[in-house]
Amino acid sequence: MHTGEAVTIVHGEQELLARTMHLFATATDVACAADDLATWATAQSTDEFAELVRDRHPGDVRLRKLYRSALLLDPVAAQRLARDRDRHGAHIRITTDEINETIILDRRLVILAGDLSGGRRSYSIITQREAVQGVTSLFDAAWRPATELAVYDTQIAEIRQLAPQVLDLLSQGVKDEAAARTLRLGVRTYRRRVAELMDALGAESRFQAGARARELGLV
Amino acid sequence: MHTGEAVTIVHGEQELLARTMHLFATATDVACAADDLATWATAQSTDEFAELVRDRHPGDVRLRKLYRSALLLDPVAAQRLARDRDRHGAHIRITTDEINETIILDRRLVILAGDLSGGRRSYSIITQREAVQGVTSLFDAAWRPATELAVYDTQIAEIRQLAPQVLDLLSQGVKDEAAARTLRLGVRTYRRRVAELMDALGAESRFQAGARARELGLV
DNA sequence: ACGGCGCTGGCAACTTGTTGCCAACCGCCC
DNA sequence: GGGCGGTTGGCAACAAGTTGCCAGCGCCGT
Repeated sequence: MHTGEAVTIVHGEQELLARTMHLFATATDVACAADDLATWATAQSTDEFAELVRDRHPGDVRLRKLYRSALLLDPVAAQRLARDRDRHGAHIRITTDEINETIILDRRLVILAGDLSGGRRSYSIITQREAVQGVTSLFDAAWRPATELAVYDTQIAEIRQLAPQVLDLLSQGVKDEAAARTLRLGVRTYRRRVAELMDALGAESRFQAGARARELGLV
Repeated sequence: MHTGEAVTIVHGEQELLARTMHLFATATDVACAADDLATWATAQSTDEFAELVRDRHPGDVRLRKLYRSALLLDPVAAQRLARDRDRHGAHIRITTDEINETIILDRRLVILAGDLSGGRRSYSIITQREAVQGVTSLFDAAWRPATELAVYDTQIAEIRQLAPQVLDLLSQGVKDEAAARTLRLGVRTYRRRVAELMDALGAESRFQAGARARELGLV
């Protein structure tokens, strides 16, 4: 057994960025997870940082970003992700679970977001090998079953506004007749909606549609 | 910014147990996650440990255990979980995702399983506040959407052996006619299976059944 | 106003799914 | 063998879902 100086705490994105920017500059394997774009990802657009990233060719670095599906409901955020993917060749996946903000560099260093204190979020920087491994394993477990952004995007964007309530009614097991009445639609039109929904989900039966919808976190 | 001696590594369950047993004895909030019962949970049945746990009254301690659904497919393991729940008043939930072996004590100390080296698994013990917080947040995120064992159990146990292939066929969007042929069943019988399945899932429509099945990780 | 375009919803024909009924069948125990 | 409980699967009646067709309506732009 041994003990090492392995965890460093920084407060606020500014400090985090200042301390780790040089690491991002050389890292060849970056993995990160977040519920939203509110924090370090925003700071990422700092001029210096942007410059730094711009200098790197896609292919130099393996970028994996894992976001929560709810994020996609915001068109601006969604566009931002797509841009990230196109400009930096980032692999972006979407999960339906909540996830703590996490960054892993080259499987050798972990940054975990802590809580807010005095308006600034604290971050733990971990370099201890076994701990990094543990966190990496947690990340991989979340990454593997997550859906590719491109897939998720095309499937969802249309659907969510196409059939917001239809999904609810279906998942409540309401019969078409009653569902149509609820939505003040003709049965024909309601069923048209269901058909469009199934089409968008690539489902051939309602059972399949249900499974897919749940899979995508729509219900 | 400050740096602390925050991570301790131990090798093998024996050492882990020796080092942390006293902590389990006094902890009032224990959270753990695992894919299987193969490791520390087995060691848990050590005589000393059993003795130690037996002395504590349920209610003294909040025990949360998160396991992977695949575990339930093994009847022995399933029974073990149920016993754990009944004897120690543990809250047990099931998730469909893989999850790294993790133990959190009183939200103040984290044990993360590392990899195997020389036949012994290594464990990182973390006490650093922010890091523990980060891991706790990850755990909570996994815990929240997970299903209560009791619920999961009654729903699943029967189903899995009731309708293993039926689920597959349904989720492939195969029509009853074809599905029945595939299983060399009469259409009537196949539909009987589907009905039983839906009943077990508490679903009133196939859409609902699909969503539930996906929710429970059955498809 | 007029025509085009898109969405709506009634109708109808058809498919698929849901259920009760019952005869046939199988394994088992007496 | 004969009775018994459980499963099977054909039949049928009915409910639910799927689709094409088409008339009606509102919203443009000309």
